[in-house]
Amino acid sequence: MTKALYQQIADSILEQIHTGELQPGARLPSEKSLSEKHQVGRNTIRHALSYLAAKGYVESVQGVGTFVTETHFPKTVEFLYGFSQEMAQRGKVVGSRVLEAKIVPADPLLTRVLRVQLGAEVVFLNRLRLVDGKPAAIERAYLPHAFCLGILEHDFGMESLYDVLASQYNMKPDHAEQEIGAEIATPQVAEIMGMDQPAAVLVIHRETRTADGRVIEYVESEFRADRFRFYTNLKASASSPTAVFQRFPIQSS
Amino acid sequence: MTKALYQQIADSILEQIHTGELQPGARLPSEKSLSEKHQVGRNTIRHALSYLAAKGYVESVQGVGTFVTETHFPKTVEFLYGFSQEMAQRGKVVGSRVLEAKIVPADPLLTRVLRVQLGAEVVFLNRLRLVDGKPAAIERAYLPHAFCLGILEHDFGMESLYDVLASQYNMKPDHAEQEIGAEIATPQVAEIMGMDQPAAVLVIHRETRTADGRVIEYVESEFRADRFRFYTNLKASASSPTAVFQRFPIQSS
DNA sequence: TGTTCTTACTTGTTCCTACATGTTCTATCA
DNA sequence: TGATAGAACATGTAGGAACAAGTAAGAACA
Repeated sequence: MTKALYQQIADSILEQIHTGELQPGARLPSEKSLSEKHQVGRNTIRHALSYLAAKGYVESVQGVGTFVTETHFPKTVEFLYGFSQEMAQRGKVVGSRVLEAKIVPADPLLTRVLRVQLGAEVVFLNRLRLVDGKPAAIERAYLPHAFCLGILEHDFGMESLYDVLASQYNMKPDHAEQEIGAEIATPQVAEIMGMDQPAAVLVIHRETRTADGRVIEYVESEFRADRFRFYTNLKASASSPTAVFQRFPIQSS
Repeated sequence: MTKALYQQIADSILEQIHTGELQPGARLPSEKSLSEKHQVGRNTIRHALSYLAAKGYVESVQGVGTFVTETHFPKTVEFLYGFSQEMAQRGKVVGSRVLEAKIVPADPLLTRVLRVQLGAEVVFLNRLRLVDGKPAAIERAYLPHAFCLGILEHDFGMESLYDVLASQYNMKPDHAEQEIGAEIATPQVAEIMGMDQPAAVLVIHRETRTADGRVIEYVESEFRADRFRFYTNLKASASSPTAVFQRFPIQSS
């Protein structure tokens, strides 16, 4: 089962972009010459280029040519597995180093978020996320222990938490609510991630749910803001007030 | 200058989705029957459907058909008018104070983003966004002057830029791409917003487009991170690699 | 009645053609 | 030498054809 031609061509162009053979801002050969080079129809080239354009790697200007984008403007809906997949797509190796893994009692915040009793056992998994071996984010995950007894016997430096939840505990993460903020990195965070202070971090809070709506995980994380951004598409408001992507003021701390 | 056929067909399908005539999960007519109905080639139908699929409104299953997405189950989509609407929904008064408004020549960044020539006239509108009279964000908007001659005669401390664009220039903002990052506030930003340093700000870059895809505005803004966060919903990845909400590394600055 | 096979239908891929629209370059003219 | 017009080139739109791959429904068989 061989890949479609347009996909093969898109992949090879993407390879050139990733190896630096095609620099940001560089102009790709014309559709006609790509068509001749690859011995395919112009349609197939256009299909490949449309694919790459949709992903934000290139953009075409009528009458001028097609160019590698200066900055990557990918499209936006985040997926729960998005971080690992995105990195893999870019040929980057994602890893984790477990900083701490233990059972802690639920404090009032965890009680509220995880819907457990005050003092109930909660799994605490503190990981440093690495991209190509370099610190990218710190992630602290809290899970109701009652749902996943024995989970800390797994090594989450080697295994994906979500994969284990799904395969060993029949708790497949389905959707989540996420909050994006920004903070000055604490000295501990700055040190772990090798950032000079003062440094800004993107702060993420996330409640992960199974398909039936049960909260199975609460996550707090800090991403290096000097290396990561979030991208999203916006649309003009329909009459529907069900905006799902919202901003609202929090209490000043 | 009339719209491309495929765009007209996409628009009419979108209209059906918005009016509820096509409900989430509903199956669209086959490509063949759409082709006959609209008296166009199948290619044109496919182009329209690809456009809608890329935007997430529909998805096609080979051999089965094309379906309206269970949309927006979570709409991880922000609305362009979201900030004002959200604040109003919470009974807060949103206002603007114009810090600066002038015509500037397009530099290489604006040239690229706004698709204008180097040195071309660009409207520069620098505003402080207020919530209940308190500074919330600083927003610098850039618009190709050729599209909106005379726009600076409006007082954007009193009027909405988007309303003016729509009503006076027939340029209705339709969708946008947005990037969310975090930075340490510059001394100027911190002072204007009354923040003690060092302070983190959420940094937004946005390209606003009309329905036909023309970029009409490029915006850079800083939001007080101590008062604002962004909320979004996430879902588990489908097999589709067209992830819409992605994070990726930028060059370290 | 349940299972399997066949057929009709549907989307996906690839190629070709023609024309439209936009940009850049070159030649000519003032 | 600078301005203008035309030619060449490049992407965008639209139509058509043929075949591949996948699904669902109906028919045939056990």
